[in-house]
Amino acid sequence: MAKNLLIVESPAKAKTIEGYLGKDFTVKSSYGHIRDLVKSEDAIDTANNFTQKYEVPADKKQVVSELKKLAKEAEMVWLASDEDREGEAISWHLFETLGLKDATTKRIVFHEITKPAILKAIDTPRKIDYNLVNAQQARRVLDRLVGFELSPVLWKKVKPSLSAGRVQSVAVRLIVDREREINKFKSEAAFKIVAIFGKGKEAFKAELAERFSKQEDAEKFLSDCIGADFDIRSLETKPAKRSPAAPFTTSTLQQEASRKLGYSVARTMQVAQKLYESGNITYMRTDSVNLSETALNAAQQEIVSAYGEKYHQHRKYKTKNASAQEAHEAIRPTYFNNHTIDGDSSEKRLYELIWKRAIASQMSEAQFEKTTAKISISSRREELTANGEVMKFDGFLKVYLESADDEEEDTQQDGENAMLPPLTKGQRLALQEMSATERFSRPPARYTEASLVKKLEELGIGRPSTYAPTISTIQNRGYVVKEEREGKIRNFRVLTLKGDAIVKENKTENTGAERGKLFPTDIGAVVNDFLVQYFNDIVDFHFTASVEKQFDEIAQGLKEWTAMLHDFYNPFHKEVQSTIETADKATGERELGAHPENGKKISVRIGRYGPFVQVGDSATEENDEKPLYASLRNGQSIETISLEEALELFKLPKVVGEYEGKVMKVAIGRFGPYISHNSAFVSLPKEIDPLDVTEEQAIELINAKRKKDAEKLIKSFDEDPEVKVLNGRWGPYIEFGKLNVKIPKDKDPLTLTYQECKALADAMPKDAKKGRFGKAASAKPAAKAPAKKKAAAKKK
DNA sequence: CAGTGAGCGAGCTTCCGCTTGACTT
Repeated sequence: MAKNLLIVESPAKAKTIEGYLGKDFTVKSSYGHIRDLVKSEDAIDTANNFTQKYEVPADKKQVVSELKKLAKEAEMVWLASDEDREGEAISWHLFETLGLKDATTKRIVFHEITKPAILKAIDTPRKIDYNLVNAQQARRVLDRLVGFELSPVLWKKVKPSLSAGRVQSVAVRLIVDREREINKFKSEAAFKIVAIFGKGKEAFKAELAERFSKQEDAEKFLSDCIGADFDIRSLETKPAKRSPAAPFTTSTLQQEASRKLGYSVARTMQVAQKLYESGNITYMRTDSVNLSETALNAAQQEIVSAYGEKYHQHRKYKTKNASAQEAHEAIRPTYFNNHTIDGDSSEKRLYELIWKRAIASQMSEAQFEKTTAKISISSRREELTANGEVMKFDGFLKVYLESADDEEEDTQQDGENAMLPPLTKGQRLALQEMSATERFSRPPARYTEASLVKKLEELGIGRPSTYAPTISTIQNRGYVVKEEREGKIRNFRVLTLKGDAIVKENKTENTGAERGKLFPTDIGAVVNDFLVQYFNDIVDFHFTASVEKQFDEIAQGLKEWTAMLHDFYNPFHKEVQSTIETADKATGERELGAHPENGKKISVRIGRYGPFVQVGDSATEENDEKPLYASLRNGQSIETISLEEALELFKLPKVVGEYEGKVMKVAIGRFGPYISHNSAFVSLPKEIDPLDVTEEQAIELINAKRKKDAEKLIKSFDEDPEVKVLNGRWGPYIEFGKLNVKIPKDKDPLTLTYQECKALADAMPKDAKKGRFGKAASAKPAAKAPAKKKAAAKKK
């Protein structure tokens, strides 16, 4: 029996540490927090100094009972959770829940998982820091109060099941605000002048700093340049250097993996978790850019042996982030001499990124020589500028170049870093070609998942462990969608001077196309506006920073945590109550104008089933004429839809003809345009406009769909036509009414009987919840089903 | 999933931060 029990948060960490400590120590993991506030309303007694009710959640019961048993047998228990607010609270919860004794409990901390760091920690134990614990309790209680008082206000005033919180509501606000900036943005056009001098390999580009907003000015400039002399007026060469970026934190890893590998933040974290569990990288949820001494030495050794002494440069990075808690190291390879690892291709690629970034962070800077040539024009006062760059020493660029968000692509294109041929002052240049191209100013960029994380981190909102889940939450609630949207064709003008002639051309480009960007939905915008109107303090971008400051004061023992909560809660709770009493229901209603034919009012708002258009006033006692309704399509929004677009929606659904004695209708559903016929549905291909579908086309599509379905069919049954055995993308499955049932490997789909199918369908768990963080025992499954049946019965 | 847009009104939903497995139409 080991004399010592040491408890850390992560099982992978426990395994490593056990190896360092030998037989006297058993090292176990708590798997994060082991207790949480109870789910019910009475979790916090606000009238009684915010007394909390905690419970061990079902999925933690086993961990807790095992730890309890081991703690009882051990002579000394070492609480080694992370050294930050949450970690201190975990230690305290362990102390309370496991029934530990002061005399036989020690609290230790370390920032890196290396043998010397652990041994040093064991030599310098301390007690649980209750100030830090109180700061965590204040954080936990505040988040619960905000979330569980604000969300019900939304259920009453907007729609059931919505949510609000200190972190998610600000994330949504950022996206809503950005979308409105983009909608408001007025693009300005101006002509940009680019000249090409010299021939072949000696050719280079020069630009005019000024731009012309009028075409005639640009044209005048070009015509002035006909036959003009171009001389190098000045030539300046300056050394320049570039330094490597710090090694990865969670947020920078998410950003680079998104830009360079195209991973979503959730994917990045899944892959990183695997790399961590296989022992290839250090912990992946961190806000620290710090590397341990051991790591610095290992990196040095690797750089020197692979690239030479010249490439190594010892560097210490400091976090710029005030909210960072730095309980861990930066994300780095565990062994720098492993340039690649075993694993699937996504693991290999992410590992390579991490390895390069960490290695580069300890390498010397890259050195350049930047040349700027100013070129005079004999017929004009302006001058052209040519920039060239020559790399003198590659330094860290040998392994890694950080990428940038593509916000200002206009300024960095056109050979900004190209090489210049050898030039001398006073040299006369031969103009090859000069062009004036119409360019447009660009609206601010929409957020990607990763750039939203970056922004949240800058604002100090959220933590490394919550960035990915927060992004999922705001999408799951329907506040935000990640989408691809088509751009618009835009015309632009190009004037080209070649020889003595100016050629004018009209060209087109596609602009505004987006891939994988975050768009607010109407419900997201309405919820946001409601919160901004009634709870501006909470969704203020600085709210978290201001409460964090107070948590810090609590942690330093300068402030009493319940006093802080009183100061926050009393006014907040009053706001909640008065909002419930006085606020109107929020629907985002907007009047678009009058119907051009009958003058009826046309308005848009969100309803139970999403955004829709209404023509005519709602029915009242005097007015019994019913209004007409139509749902908005994907990508349309009540904020931006025009009167014309709204009227278009009433052209569908439309009867396009008859087939086999039943009508065929074209309509638009959640997944796009479709034809319905005899309770069967066929999606319309993209290239067919739903308004122009002919009877013949519709019949053709229906028959094509039937043929395809027949090919998928393996067998059907006389007992019940609703039950079929089909061939799907992932192999054969049974379609049992609306339920899809996977066929076990030991059964042959060809010989399945109806009874076997029924048995398989019955064996499916009805309450199976999807999702990574789904809780199994969250609701009584029986409660939901009858409620839905009732609603359905109601309709008839 | 699929054209609706009232309301008899039960009982439900919801936060942020720590951690992993089991699961995938």
